[in-house]
Amino acid sequence: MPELPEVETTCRGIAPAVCARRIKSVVVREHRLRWPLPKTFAAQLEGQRILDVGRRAKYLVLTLERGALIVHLGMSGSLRVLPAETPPQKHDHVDIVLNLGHCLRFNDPRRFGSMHFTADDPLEHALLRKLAPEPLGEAFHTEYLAKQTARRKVAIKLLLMNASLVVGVGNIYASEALFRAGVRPTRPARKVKRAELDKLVPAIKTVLSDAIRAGGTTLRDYVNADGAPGYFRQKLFVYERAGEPCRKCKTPIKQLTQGQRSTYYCPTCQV
DNA sequence: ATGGGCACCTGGCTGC
DNA sequence: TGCAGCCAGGTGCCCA
Repeated sequence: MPELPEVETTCRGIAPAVCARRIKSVVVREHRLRWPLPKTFAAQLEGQRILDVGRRAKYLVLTLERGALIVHLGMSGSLRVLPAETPPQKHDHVDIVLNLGHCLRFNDPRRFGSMHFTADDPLEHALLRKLAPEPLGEAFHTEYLAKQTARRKVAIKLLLMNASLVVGVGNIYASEALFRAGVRPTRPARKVKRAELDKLVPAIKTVLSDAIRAGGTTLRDYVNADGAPGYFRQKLFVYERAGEPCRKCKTPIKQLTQGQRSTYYCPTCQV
């Protein structure tokens, strides 16, 4: 999926077209998402005004007059703003039809994404309640990460991708942040020294911020609210660059598997 | 509590 | 041309 920068880009992209608009109707063409949409889904949204759009971790949260709509884009999902009469394409599973002729359309080939209506505070929803601090927030600092890594044997890359410790860092940006910090992804978390964590925390923050500025990373499916791809891919140092020369030292980038996911690193720059 | 592995899905690519 | 096998921005859940 979309990792944090792609979700943030989507959030900013849909906000102008969606905020203060009223939901005229909801069209569900495919209810079998990661969690099946209940029969009541459309009726719970219809007629409500959208007050605000925000992001928590990789979840988009649309605040409504009564309750909220929570959206996760999974691995291959996207949300686009389109003229309401645009004919649906393959995998266009849900339309949120708005007044003034716009439609917020959810497309997700792999259907790992999900949508949820909640009548209560969305941050208290079961999926959001236990999430760790935002990596771009003030609560994510060296002291915090040091506390989380202490006594943990898991590889540092897997720890960074654990949403109960820090949210929003997925497979691309975990590899990229570790490269920028000069830390091998396979190092047991507890062996990563304080001085290295001092580099890693800002590395995570800057790689995510830079990616947001570039509109995210498009590898395959991801498009923003206007249907355009993200341009951060050309700024990646290691991700999907196995065998290619390191952009700093020319050593061929290596690839390995951790937790059934591909990891990329430079064997010279990362110790 | 921690760690490891699987599951959910479709589509694109590779190699026989 | 066809088909099997493998891989892909995530993450909840089950088991040791």
